[in-house]
Amino acid sequence: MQSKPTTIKEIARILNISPSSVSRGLHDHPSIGAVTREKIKQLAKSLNYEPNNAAILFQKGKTYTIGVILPELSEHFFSIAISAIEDEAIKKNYTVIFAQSHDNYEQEVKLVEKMKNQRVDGLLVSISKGTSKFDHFEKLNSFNIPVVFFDRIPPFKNVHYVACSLESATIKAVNYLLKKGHRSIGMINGPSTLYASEERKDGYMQAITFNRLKFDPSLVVNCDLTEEGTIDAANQFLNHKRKPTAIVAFNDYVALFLIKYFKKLNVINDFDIVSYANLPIISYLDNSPVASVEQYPYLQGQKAANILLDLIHSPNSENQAYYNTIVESDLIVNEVKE
Amino acid sequence: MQSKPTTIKEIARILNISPSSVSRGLHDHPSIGAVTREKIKQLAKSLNYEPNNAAILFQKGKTYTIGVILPELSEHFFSIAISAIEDEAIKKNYTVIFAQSHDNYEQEVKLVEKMKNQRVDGLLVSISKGTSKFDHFEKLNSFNIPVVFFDRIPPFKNVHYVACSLESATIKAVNYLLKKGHRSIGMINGPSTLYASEERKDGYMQAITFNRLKFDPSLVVNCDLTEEGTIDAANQFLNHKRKPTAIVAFNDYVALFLIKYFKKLNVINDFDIVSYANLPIISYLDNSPVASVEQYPYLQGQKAANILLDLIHSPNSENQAYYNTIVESDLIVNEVKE
DNA sequence: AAAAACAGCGCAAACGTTTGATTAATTTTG
DNA sequence: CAAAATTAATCAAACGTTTGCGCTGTTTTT
Repeated sequence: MQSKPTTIKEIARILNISPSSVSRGLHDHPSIGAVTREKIKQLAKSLNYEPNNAAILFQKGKTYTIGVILPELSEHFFSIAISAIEDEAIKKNYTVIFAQSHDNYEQEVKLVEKMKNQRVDGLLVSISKGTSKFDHFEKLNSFNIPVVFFDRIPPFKNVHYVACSLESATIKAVNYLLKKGHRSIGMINGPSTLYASEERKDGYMQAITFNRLKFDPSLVVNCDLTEEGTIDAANQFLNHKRKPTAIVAFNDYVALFLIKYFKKLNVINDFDIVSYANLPIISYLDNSPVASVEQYPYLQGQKAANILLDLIHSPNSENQAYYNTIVESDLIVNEVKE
Repeated sequence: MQSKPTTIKEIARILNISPSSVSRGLHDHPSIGAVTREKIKQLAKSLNYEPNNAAILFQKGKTYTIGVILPELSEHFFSIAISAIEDEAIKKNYTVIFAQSHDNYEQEVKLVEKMKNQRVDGLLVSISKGTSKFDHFEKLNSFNIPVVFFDRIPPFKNVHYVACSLESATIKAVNYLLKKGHRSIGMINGPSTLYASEERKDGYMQAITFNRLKFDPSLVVNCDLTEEGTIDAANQFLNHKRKPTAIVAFNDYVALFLIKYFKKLNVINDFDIVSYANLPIISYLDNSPVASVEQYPYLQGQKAANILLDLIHSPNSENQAYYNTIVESDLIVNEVKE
């Protein structure tokens, strides 16, 4: 049933003209007369001609495709971000291909390789937790494939990136708690290897010292972000000599474990919790965090995509400055608990 | 800085052999001698040769790419499903490109067209809410691009699909409630135009009649799935002459609205709620549904992807049977509420 | 010693499209 | 009316890779 798809060549053969004329006719090139042009278009339509993208891409050396590499698509943050990326890409007639590193460095390296072989026109990357070397991205330069990092970015400035300032967000969060009267504030931070942990800690310290309070390092505990780890951290706070009355949780998952544990111990009302937004419905919880740091995944994805498309379209000047875009994150205060 | 990428031709030129030999050498073709082969491979490595995928794809007429069209990537169900799809695809060395229809029929038509022009090797589709015509998929036949529908499938059998049996799931759900002693069970169903609504209703009716109870149509109300719609539906139940003691909610979002409303009215404890799983953390709610219909998005994605890859690899026999795969959904009973 | 087999490689076409250069025919210009 | 300009189309190369076939020279078989 399915015969070979119609090609330009075939149209040319039937019309007894050259393939180049057909191509030009279909593209409204001025050097093709109106009558021929119409004949071409009509026949193309009636033969159900569809341009062979593979051929065009090959010919042009452009794929009109951007690659996205991220850790886990099933994480809400990333699913929103990539949703935004696709929305932007399609506006400019680009296609999105993606792959998940599953927070595995080796996999990430492979995927970068694969994306390069696919000759994507550009790459968006949110790096995996395990990534501390970045030379796998350097090859892309020689292939002239621009890279924009988003959210999970490398710890240096000479790359393009879009990210949230977790530091300033954390300052806002801690300030909010201080303003509410809390004087001992705990923080459940992530693994110390994570840049995001550093930012949170820095923000915490800044807010504390700015308010002329003394920074107590024992109130910032690292955590592996599992439920057990969270419980460990919680216990440290419960047994702390200056038991905190508020806790900044690394993210909503941690907050969730924390709330669950505190409810079990029936001490949930002794704490105000602030978290970083990952889960859309956490505010529906009965004892939801009093405030949440919104990281605007859609906006981040959008900006990253647009920067990448810019880079793709701009003639690659070597002396190009790097886009270092910070999306201000906001502290969203939940309605007063009844 | 970035020179043109190395090509086979160049390697051939440098080594003073033909491009075909280089190609064969790189592919370990037996007709190339060991010494030449090694020379080729060494030079290729030292010149950082990377095969130009665009050229290969074009040459082979295969893209090793599968397309995914779905309504909303930001919906948890779909993000899990596509995550599974990517996991399966990459195992077989396929790449995934995707696009969102945003539940818009026209957009879906465009995307199918685009995917076809991209010459994807196969297509996975979860149709948009607004889709009632399906001829936009027929063109794909003539391009020999197999399609597998998943989750949101067309209402006929002569296509490949993977879906959950919402009907049997609903039977399980209602049976569970009946077993718990409920005798008046309400159902907040979706718009009557949705196939999914039909299935739920059918399941409801079957369970009721199988248990020799009388089916009361007024206990199944249609709803536009918004918060207002949910409240309207809830009110109908609250004012019902046989006020239900349990409610089957169309999905977790509806359940969420319902719980919120019932809590506000302080009648939450008068109801057992059962829902269909969309939101991963709904079980963390204080008054979470007593049970949830799990639709296994990962499994669905996985199966759909594998079927598609099968179809891609199988020589397309015209008389091929259609894959109509049903993923049994299970009723997940939450732990007893404290 | 002639015939057959084989190893190792090159030739050239092919995939479908685009595009700069060229040609031929027509029209405009001085 | 010859020269210049315009119009409409063609030619051919190019993009990078793969692959069937053919060629040469060596080795094995009869």
